[in-house]
Amino acid sequence: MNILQALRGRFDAVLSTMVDETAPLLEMIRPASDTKFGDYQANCAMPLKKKLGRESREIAAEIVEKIDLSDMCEPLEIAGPGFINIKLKDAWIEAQLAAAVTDERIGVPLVAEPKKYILDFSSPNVAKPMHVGHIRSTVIGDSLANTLRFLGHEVITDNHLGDWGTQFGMIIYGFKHFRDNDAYAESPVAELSRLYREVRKIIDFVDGQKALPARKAKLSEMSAELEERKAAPSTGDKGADKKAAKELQKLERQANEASKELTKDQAKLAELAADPEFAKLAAEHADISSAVLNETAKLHAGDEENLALWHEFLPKCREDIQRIYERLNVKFDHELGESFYHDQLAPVVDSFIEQGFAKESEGALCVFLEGFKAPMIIRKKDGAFLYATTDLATIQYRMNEWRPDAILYVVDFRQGDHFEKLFAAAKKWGYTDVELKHVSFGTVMGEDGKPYKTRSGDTVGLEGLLDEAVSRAEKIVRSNDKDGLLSDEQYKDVAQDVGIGGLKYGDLSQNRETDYVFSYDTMLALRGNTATYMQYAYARSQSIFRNGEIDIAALRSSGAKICITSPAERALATKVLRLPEALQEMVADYRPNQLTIYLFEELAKAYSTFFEQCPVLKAETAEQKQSRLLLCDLTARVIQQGLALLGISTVDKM
RNA sequence: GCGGAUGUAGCUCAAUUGGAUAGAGCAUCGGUCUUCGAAACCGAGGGUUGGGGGUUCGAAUCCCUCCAUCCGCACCA
Repeated sequence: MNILQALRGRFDAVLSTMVDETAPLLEMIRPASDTKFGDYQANCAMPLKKKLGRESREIAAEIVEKIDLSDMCEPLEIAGPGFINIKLKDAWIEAQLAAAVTDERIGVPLVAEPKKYILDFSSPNVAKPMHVGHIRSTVIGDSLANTLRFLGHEVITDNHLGDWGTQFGMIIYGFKHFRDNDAYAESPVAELSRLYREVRKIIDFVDGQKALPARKAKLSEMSAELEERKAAPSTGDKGADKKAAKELQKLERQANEASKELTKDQAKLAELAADPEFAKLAAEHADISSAVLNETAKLHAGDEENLALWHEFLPKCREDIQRIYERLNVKFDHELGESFYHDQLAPVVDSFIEQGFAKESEGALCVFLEGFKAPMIIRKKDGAFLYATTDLATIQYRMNEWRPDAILYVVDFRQGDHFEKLFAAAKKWGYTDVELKHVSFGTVMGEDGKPYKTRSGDTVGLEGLLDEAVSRAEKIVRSNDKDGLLSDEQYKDVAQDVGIGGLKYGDLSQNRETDYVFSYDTMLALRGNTATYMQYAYARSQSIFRNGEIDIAALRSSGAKICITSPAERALATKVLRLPEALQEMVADYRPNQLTIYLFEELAKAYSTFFEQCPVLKAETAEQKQSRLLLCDLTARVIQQGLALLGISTVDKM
């Protein structure tokens, strides 16, 4: 049972006799901010003061007078300006616990009105190796899918793979010019990946060199302006002078930075140029950028050779990505990539033209949207389509095929503008009765506060990240096992769960909207809000059952009851029963960290206290022992279920 | 320049979306192992929630204004 929902229902019955709109007031019933106020609190009397023109304490008294909660709660108390404090009856809590013990869903009800969700997440480019930037989308999307499903919604997950873009033009170009046949036969994906990097390297070099003169000119322009400003006489106005000085400082900083960047890039280019082999290669492929675009265009136009290569490469690339998903234990219902929508793009554009939503501007076909300065371009002047076009086609397909109530896009916050336009365009196009939501997230930063990169400045590969997390986890697990609990092989398995779990939890416990600093040490820490800590709490419970030789499944069905005999037990019991609320909170704004907050801050903390204060196997009576065993079991099950929804496994020993 | 975000303890982050005394972890200091896993627990110090003004019973949260940082801004995704 969702206790908060139940309480709100009772309050609704009373409040609806006093005001018309009760929903916002019911929102103000929540878990108590401090246990000394009870278990829950209702803050709805204060805002009614103006509306009803009476003192808020008096209003609170009226609510308390009229409400019927005698079965669930102790008599309500009014505090301060009109807070209504709610304390559950121990007997009622015990009845809820008894129900949860024998319930597979540990008391989490299914939603009354299931909705159909499409979840669009992960969406890597299949032609390049997955990198650190894909963690968040993948992990957040997966946890939301799990949770929505568990609550009873219908969820369709769709990995919108980038399998049709310029990256394939690059691979095709590389394959045609630089391939090593033996290496390709040996390990095709590794060779394709090498080709991608090789082409990328040449493009960066060629483009970088081309851009140098302009950058130098810009820099000297900046220096000139700097000199000019420095020489500028005082205006006599103190405020204006101060402002000028500040602008000068800013300009100076910018110039310094630009100069530093330029020197750095120049050094890099010089280093490459110094390699005679590479220099020769670069000279031979001086027009590589346009050549790559040309290969891409040919692919899109149905060129036989390129299409054949694409068909050859694609399954191999997908297999490679699949390996990572297997390690992460993430599955998709569909993986309809960009290529899937290829032949739907022209009709989409035609539809926009026909309905008068799109018009040409500077050669490009644009959708002008109210409230946006720049239009959304759906066809380039060279006739090619863009990702905006694909995204529109995707919405159309999903609506026709699945008729969802909502489509969630778990994508980087930097694409916020794009999605706002996309959603506005979709609405204009007629898709008004679907919730389109950009579930955005911040950047993964390095310890230097800049986007996470390797020392040499490359993006960090996801696979290496997983390896590192697992190997560190193994070290930690080994060094902490003084009693030799585990065999060598078991260490390896546990390290997988702890390492991958730590990585996922580290991400999910962060508020998704802000950037966060990536640190192995923090996410694999034994203390604090980490997967390791939660997994440990679970393992500890299993250890008790082992030591006491308890058949916990039998005990669950034996009819034994949980009895509250101490404050620590009561505190833990009320937290255990809050799982449905925590899931509700998580899903309300698609924030997995709401669940981690509950698991750690509330449940695990209460469990620790209980563990310290209440002997289980050495309890005073047989009844108490059974009761506490069941409470441990219930807590462990909530932890296990909560972690499972986050995509994290538990282990019996660690 | 325009638009969007962010700014909370020394550090990394929370804060149930306007609620009671702003919380955790790390770090620092002090206490707890012959007793179910000390990988743990208990306690202490540490804050003008970037500055200033406003809205109200009540503000980290909403409004205004400065300051700082980050991101996006017409044919990449």
